[in-house]
Amino acid sequence: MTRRLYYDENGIKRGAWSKKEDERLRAYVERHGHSNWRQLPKHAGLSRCGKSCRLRWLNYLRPGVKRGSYTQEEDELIIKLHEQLGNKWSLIAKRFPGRSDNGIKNHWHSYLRRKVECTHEEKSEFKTKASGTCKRETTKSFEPENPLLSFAAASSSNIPESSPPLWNSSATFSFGGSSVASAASEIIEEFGDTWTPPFVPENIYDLDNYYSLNFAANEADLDEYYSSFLVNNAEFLYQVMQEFPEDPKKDM
DNA sequence: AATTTTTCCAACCGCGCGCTT
DNA sequence: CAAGCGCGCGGTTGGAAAAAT
Repeated sequence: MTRRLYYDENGIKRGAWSKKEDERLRAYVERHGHSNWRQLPKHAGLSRCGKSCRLRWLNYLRPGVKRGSYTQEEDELIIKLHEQLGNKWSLIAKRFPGRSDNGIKNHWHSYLRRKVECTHEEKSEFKTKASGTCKRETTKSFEPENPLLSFAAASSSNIPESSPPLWNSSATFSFGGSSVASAASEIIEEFGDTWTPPFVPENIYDLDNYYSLNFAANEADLDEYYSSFLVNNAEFLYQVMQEFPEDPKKDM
């Protein structure tokens, strides 16, 4: 699995590295270190650019570098760290001695990303939208027992166009100790106002329930999930909270 | 067995940051 | 302060190998 070898317009060698080049780079770095990547190829007698040498060293030649076959523990940790850090591959890689950021990034794009998407879909019994990436049943009937869910089912297809988006509304609701309107407007400002069909936890007043539905791994994840829930469901929440100003389970 | 499609990963590219001049 | 340089990072591509048809 290598790239075709060629020379660019400056006579710099591109493409797959030969064994001889590898040996030359390894010998030079082990002997002299790599304080200046730009000058290194010249001194090492390589027709490569510094960047290419650096990449080859970090991802392939560096002592102790691990490639291929990720364990399940590694997969799980990568997924968890990606949820917390996003695409900060260099930060994520720091938690895996021997793994390069490039390798982890590749593994994510080729395997883990889809795995995560499929897992979320499988576990979200309310999700009705089909995904092209998962070969599984994607449409499920949904018959809510909770009155809130009946409302959810009805309102998800019946939100009037004139209904003001929550983030434009002057109304505020206390929800989990914070103002939904202000939280939502902050979120919208950061992420945009893309409206997606409601994904409704069994009881919107019960964060623990929402938490478990979204498979948060630890307490630190809660805020992130809570925020994304608000983004995805802000308009729906606006209607629910008008209909049910108090938590219906409060006096139960 | 031949052909097509998918997977995987090495390598490239462009951008931004920090340091030096 | 601005310009230039070197490096690191994240996104993307190329193509061999493996799997599917």
